[in-house]
Amino acid sequence: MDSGRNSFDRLLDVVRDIPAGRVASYGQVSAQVLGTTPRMVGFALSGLEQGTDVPWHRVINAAGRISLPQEDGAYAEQRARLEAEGVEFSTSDRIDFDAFGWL
DNA sequence: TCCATGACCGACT
DNA sequence: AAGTCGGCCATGG
Repeated sequence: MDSGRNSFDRLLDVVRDIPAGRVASYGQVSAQVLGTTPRMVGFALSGLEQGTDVPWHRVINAAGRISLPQEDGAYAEQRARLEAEGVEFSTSDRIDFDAFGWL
């Protein structure tokens, strides 16, 4: 039974399915799991611990921007990981979904 | 047990 | 073209 597998965990599974070099928005991820919302995705990722196997850095907001304050250290880490996978940022720090979007 | 908040999104003005 | 408002589920005090 999947009682141990909440929507919370299913969302993380979807994130795990995002291939390297691609990105998905919170909305795209939540759309893969019925009964979940973009807000839940953000809440799920915020609860992750360091060293998790979930590629949380491949999840960005619908505007194609990293959904974290630039002053936060996690922002730089997320951006560095994405660039390491070949994802490019525009001059306005935006990612083009048409080129790097997963779905 | 109830209330408030959260790494958001879409529609409307 | 940009800013505002409500809604969705799970967690913590």
